[in-house]
Amino acid sequence: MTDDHRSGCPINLSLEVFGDKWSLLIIRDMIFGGKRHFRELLRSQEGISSNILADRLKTLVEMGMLTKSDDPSHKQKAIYSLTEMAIALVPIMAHLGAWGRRYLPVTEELSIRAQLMEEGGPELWERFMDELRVEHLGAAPAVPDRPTVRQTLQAAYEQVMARKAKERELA
Amino acid sequence: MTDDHRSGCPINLSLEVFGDKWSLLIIRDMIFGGKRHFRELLRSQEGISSNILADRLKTLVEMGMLTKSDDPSHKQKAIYSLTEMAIALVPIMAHLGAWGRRYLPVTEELSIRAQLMEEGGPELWERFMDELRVEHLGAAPAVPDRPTVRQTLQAAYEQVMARKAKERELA
DNA sequence: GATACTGCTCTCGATTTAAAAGCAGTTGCA
DNA sequence: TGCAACTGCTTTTAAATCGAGAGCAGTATC
Repeated sequence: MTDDHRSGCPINLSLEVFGDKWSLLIIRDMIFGGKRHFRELLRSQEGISSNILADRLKTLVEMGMLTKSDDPSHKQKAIYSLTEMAIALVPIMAHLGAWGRRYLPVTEELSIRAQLMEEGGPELWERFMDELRVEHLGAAPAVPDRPTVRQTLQAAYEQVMARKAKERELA
Repeated sequence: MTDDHRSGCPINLSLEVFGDKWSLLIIRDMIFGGKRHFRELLRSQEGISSNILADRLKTLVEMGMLTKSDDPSHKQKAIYSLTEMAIALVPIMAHLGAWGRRYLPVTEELSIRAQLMEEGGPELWERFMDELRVEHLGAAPAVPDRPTVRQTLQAAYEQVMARKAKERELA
């Protein structure tokens, strides 16, 4: 853990934490994909390689973005959890997704989640963050009488995929 | 300009544009520091080296984040301008600053701007973006009867610096 | 006892980073 | 009319980092 930073500017320091091509994608997969294990994270859309994943997980733990613990069901399994610091990135993820959707060549199926996050606004983000606190920090669940935000996003994704498969079939 | 992306996910595509340690800092200096010229941008807090700056500027222009034009006052000067795509990052900058301020070892003088942006909220961000559109895109100025957002932020920064200098003097 | 799965680590070539010096002009001032 | 300072870079060289692929010791499953 080095303490020499390039500057004390908050944007610079943020970039020193996740200013690379992979760290935020790992966080993304944990938040939106519910992934907790090394082998799960290895199967990312973008094909991260194992040494890079191992290195980033180690760094993210050192930075306080993740914690690592043993899986009681399997002596060799490690479980990675988001800290509050990482959960607090949800609004930034939402903004980033909205920005990317507007200016970059996104695909429909991979941006439907971003669209729903954008439409849901800060209220939805807060609900999502609360669910993540339950899942990763052991917080007490609030009102469990409706599908979780992640389930809703995932269902929308699958719906787009199903529709696209059907369209391909008809063509 | 390559068209092969790792995936069509909006967050991934965003990272492909500014997922490195320097690009966002250049945008930051243009937005908050009002810098437009190569030599100005070279004098960043973090000490970017000239070859990296040249490379990033080139890439950012290719990506559509910046435009480059001649300075009529000096045949060798180039002026870099933000596009709407880059101006749209202002809310993300504000969130990033707020997040960094909360979780990372920022210095007071370099985070006062982030604090004011956070306190000002979306309304202030919009005003700032409008000012940037006037400055960089030649939009028509709106109501010019008060100091600009950048001036306000800069004044706050200088006030902190002055106070700190005085404290050092007394110590 | 065979098979698959666990979180990694190792090796090695390719790419990226960075500091420093240099460069062909342009401009302002004496 | 000279000269110093300034312009946006480029070049060079060494070091650090990245990344694909293979491999590994220890589970768990059947």
